[in-house]
Amino acid sequence: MTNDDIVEVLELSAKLLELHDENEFKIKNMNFAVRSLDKTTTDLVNLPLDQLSALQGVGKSVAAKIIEIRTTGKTQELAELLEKTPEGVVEMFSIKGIGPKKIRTIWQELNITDTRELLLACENGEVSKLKGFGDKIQETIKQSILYAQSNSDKLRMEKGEALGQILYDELEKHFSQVEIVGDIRRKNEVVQTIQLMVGHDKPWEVQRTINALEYLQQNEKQSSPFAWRGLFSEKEIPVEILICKPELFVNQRFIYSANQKHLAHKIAGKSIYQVATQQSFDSEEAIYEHLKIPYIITEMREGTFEFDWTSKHSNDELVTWDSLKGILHNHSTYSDGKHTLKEMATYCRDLGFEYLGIADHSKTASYAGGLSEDRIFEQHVEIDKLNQELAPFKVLKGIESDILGDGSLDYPDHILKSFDYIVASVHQNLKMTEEKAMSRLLKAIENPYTTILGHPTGRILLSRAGYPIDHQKVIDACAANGVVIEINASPYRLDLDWRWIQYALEKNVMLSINPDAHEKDGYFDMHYGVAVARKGGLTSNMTFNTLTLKEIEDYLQKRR
DNA sequence: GCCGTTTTCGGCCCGACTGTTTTCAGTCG
Repeated sequence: MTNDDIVEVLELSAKLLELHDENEFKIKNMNFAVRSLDKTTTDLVNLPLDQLSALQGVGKSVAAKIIEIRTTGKTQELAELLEKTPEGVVEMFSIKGIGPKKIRTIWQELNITDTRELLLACENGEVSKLKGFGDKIQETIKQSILYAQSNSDKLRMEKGEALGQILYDELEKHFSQVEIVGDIRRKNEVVQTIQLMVGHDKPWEVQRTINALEYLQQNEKQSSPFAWRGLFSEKEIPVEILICKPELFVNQRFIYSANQKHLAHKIAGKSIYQVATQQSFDSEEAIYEHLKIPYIITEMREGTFEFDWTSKHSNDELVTWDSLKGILHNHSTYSDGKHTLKEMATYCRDLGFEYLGIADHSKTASYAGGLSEDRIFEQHVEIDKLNQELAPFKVLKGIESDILGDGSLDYPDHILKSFDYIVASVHQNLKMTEEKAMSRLLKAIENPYTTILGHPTGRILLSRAGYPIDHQKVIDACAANGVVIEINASPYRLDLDWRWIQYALEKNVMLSINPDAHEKDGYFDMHYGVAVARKGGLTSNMTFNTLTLKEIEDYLQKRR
């Protein structure tokens, strides 16, 4: 049980209360409590009742609910709410563009209780006739359901890795040759199928072991003696466990780790696949040696730019966690972060980095506690003090400035001037045509105060496609204006997409692997950023935050 | 339901935008 688990229960309760038209101030307060608890660093799991009710927005009732959640995992109230709400209606909370009130209307007026029926009603035009609805909302609902349907059996990489690891740990107890392969091993930002490879002489023994796992559900039709296929029961995520003879393990692991296009690539008239199936190898290195081409790291085996890349670069040039010298784009309690500036800074220093770039939200992002001009001044005073205390470690003064509707940044020039660096990001009005999005981005990129373009498309993997942009033109503009592009390392974003890294490098645009950390542990998201950066062939020398403190200060000084 | 008093009740509340209305409710980040 964690704080997040507790907050999740309360959040769902608040939504359901609103769906059932309970007292609006009770709901508002629940939501206020949820926001406040979501941000707190106090350990809710062990706090006694009296201290719980002293927390912001928490009184007797919410405190009692927290205790209830700690002991039973839920609350009586939530159980009752769920009892009187069809499962499919609860699912509708994940549809973008409608909230509890509109869901209530759909449920009560049209008697619709799941997203499948809702999609049909959109197609029949029934939804647009409801009061408060119209053609546009109907279309938004339809698109959101279709988007969710097309992604319902996929996982973001961090979830995929976690599930893959569960299976790996289990299989490893019984068999000596086990490896995660497929999307997960190639560090794809989205995992379609969780794939593992087991080398063993008796495939039926492997199958028996797998079938004993209660959280897996076999699809017998799709399975064969050498391939167990099925689902992770609860999430309906496809799982494939391949079984081969021990002597073929290296070859098979290689084949199932690479994209088909990589295997289809021909060298001296023979495809890589042909070579990998014709003779047995004792290592993946040996396969590439046999092909007489440089070794290609697993992540890159997509069949796109990797053959070209290895002819020009060596794998040691690729960015690694250890080559990173600082962490840019981070939030503190000044805006919506969980930890104080000092906590963020000392933790960054303790991890061995030379600098921390703080970049709290700007004033337009009021929902996230965006900084007024006075608060900026206060923060700068604190940073100056910290920098005396923590030297030679340094906190860089930054801001994540909203790119406003017209493409301008969120403060007047004399304020923008007071920062060491500026991350410019779009946060509101994400529904735009490509034309509108481009004019906003290009204007922000041309702003002389912009140092880094933050999460260029605003996508949230598997949940929101992001506004449409012309990547080439954005990268060209960054090249022309000396703007660095962020690879937002949050596994929810991974934006800039790794597929555009090579084009950025071609144009001499540096990329920054930024965690967008809202708490100390958020720094570790840079592992995901490094993974996709390597996949895209990003070299250390083109990674902005591999610059030493001295180098980055010189760079920022020159740009002023 | 919580808070904070002008202390046991009355007022809570981010602000922009969108799509619906024809002045504003609902949603979002």
